[in-house]
Amino acid sequence: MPEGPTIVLMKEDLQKFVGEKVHKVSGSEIPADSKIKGEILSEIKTFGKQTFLIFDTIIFKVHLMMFGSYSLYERKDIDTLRLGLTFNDGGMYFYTCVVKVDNESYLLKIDWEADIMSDKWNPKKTEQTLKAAPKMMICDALMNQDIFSGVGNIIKNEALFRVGIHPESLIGNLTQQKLKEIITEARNYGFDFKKWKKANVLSKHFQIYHQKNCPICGAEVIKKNTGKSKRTSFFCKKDQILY
DNA sequence: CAAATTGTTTAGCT
DNA sequence: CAGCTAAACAATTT
Repeated sequence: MPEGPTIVLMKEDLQKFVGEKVHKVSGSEIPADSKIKGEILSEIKTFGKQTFLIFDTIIFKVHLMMFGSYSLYERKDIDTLRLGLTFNDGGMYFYTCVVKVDNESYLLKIDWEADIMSDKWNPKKTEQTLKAAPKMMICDALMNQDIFSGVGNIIKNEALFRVGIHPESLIGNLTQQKLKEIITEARNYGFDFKKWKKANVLSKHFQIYHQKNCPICGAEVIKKNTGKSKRTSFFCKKDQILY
């Protein structure tokens, strides 16, 4: 059940199998003609909410969507195993997710600078991208995986609360300063999310997402479907300004 | 326990 | 063709 930071944590978990040889494959998404057995997992990459498991002859792209999960070492008792890779000392198992086979050229097309969790994250470029879409609502921009790859509904809501901006604000109405703040806070919150998720205290730190009252003024938090994607936004009418 | 949901793609309309 | 909406998928939590 992931946003970008959860995927980064998952990658850190899976990392211990990099360099190891696959002994057994299972799951519904293994191509019949795959020669993956005996190959070495050479690298794991993530982009936003996607994870790439890179082998010599095949690259798996895993997306957990809303309800996907994974386990290490042991196969869980879930009947929607999509991909299971067993190594010498345990394995990795992905359930209820979307698994696709991709080739190298797909990886080459990815704009890694759009990933909020990546070292390659490019805030300057993101600012330019936003400025080019003045009629877009900021809530839609944040949920756009080509612009803020890895941001999900929690990060969107919490980051907007931190900068005091109403989710339905139009990008064209925001000052450059405000745009910069949003871009900075999307990544900042991503790393806080990761830290809190790892410590299992994420929901304790929600300030606005699924909250009843605004932590600043105490007013009732508004819950509304916003933007083209109609995803739920939580916000305070008083402390988040509509630009 | 019904309802909501940390996500995305696609079919099908206007 | 552009742009939008509804549907589809699925599992766990509130």
